Amino acid sequence: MLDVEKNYAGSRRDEIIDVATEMFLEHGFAGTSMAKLAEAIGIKKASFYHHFASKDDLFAACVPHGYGDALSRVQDVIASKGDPETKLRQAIDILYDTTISSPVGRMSHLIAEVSRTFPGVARAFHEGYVAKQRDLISEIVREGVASGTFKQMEERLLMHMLMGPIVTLSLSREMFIQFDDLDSHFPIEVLRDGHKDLLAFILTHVQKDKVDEFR
Amino acid sequence: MLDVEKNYAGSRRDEIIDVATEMFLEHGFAGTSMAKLAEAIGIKKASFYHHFASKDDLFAACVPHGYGDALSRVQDVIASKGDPETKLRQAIDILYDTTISSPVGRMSHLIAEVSRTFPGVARAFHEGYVAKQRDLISEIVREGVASGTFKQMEERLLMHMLMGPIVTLSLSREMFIQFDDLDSHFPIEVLRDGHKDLLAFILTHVQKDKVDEFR
DNA sequence: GTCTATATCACGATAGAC
DNA sequence: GTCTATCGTGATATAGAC
Repeated sequence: MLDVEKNYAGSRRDEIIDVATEMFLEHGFAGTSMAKLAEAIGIKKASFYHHFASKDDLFAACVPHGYGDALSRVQDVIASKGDPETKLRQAIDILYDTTISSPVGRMSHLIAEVSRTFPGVARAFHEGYVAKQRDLISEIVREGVASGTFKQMEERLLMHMLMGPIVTLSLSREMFIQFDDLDSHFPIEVLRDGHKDLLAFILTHVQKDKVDEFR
Repeated sequence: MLDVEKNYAGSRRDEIIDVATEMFLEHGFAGTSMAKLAEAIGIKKASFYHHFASKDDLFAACVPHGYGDALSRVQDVIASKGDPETKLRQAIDILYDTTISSPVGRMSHLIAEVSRTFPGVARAFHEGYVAKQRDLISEIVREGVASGTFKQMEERLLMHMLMGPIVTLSLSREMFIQFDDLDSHFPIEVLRDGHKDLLAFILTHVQKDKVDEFR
């Protein structure tokens, strides 16, 4: 069962999306030419236009690639047994993994790159991924609030404190990928575990009006 | 003293940097052509090459544009009178402002865009801005630890929790700039103030070994 | 320092045979 | 579905007069 080459089962379209996603991440949208892309796949670039109408069209197809997996992994956590804090910690582990290591999370700066000339992609990304992931996290926290484990917290502030550090860590690692000491500047495990502990502490101990006391 | 047009005092180079920075932010690196840039400045594109050797060269000159101001504003806070928590809150206000509203903070996804083909820019950005801003924040927190106001906290985790939400907020606002309800999805003041309160709470109450209790 | 004019080239996309 | 061949465009950059 050791297939180094993926088996695309006759679906050249899927193969193109896989290869293109990698190349977009590696070289950016403008930096990925149809010629180099075709070469990487092993077809002539004219053949490509049989599968996609344009380069924009291809990019729009690459962005949702991986949504499903990233969302269903968090859904699995929700469906599992366990107390809310354990579920939240598991969800955060998944978010670190998908945001830093899988295409769907690493696409952020590409979407920002094309958002001005190609606004539909950003909207699709928000509706198809960002909003859904937010709803899943909120569900876990609501469960915790209902059971008395967590204090109430404004949804947008929760996402700000939860996704903020993760997305920035992913962006930083893309931006400074050339650093040979990248892992010592931006260590995934250390930051992830510290982040989890602090979030759990906040959610279990800080009440909205209690925070204001310390102003 | 009402000059709508800036006075560049004979320095066309500075004028080019100002206009180019705006255009890079608006249209991305690849999306900004020398022709359109020249047109916006009011010269022919050939004339541009008298001031910069290449487009890369120009971009490299645009990135540090604004470092000084963003850093010196935090330095002013450090030099001012006030308790560490007040200073930290003031510094965070400045970081929200500069990261979201000024070019130096909004450049992140552009630097990520060009980092593969143009690695020098990312390194310069890290040394010239990221590391220095980190040192300034650390100085404030160290002051607080010395005076007993703050608990000790690992520097990288501190920056993860402090800069992470801010940078992601800035990136999100760039990415979803087309949304007409952008401010209700990503409200600056609400998130900033909540973030400040939570960070202050963490720094004044959470001890490293105390966090571990809640695992 | 700015101009006109141009070199050179890579890009996205298309036409039409097989 | 893939190919060869090519179109048209717009890009960075240069040459050389003023």
